Amino acid sequence: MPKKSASEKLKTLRPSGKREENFFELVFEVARQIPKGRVTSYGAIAACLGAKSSARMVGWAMNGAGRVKPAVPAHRVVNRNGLLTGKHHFSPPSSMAQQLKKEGVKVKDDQVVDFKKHFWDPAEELGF
DNA sequence: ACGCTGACTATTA
DNA sequence: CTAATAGCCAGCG
Repeated sequence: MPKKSASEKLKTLRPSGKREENFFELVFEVARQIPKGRVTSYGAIAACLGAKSSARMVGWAMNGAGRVKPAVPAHRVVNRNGLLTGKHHFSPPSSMAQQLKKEGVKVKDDQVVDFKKHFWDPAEELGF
């Protein structure tokens, strides 16, 4: 385990200091378009924004998902394997899988069942 | 100012 | 099949 969570606080993300807010906004916007019962990946969103190589930034943007309004359904965003890698950022972490299950997405062992089937492609839905 | 870490992904061995 | 490596960009010590 790392010595310490890099941005365990991350409370000072950018509440007032606007910077790459545009990128964040785009990520949030796309994430909000995810229909209930569907999931997508960081890379898919990143690719849709033209930053396919910056999937990490999408994940980082999700850090502000709970602080913006309307709230962003970050629980519908998982990694390329359908694994709930971000569940540790929820409170409680199990709430992520719980919410997904509640929406009709089967989750087993922190992994989305039939991920490919539930996959929601932003580029496709947005008209790309 | 420099270096490390991180909610990722794709490629190579 | 799994493991390791590189690329990516922003925030924090």
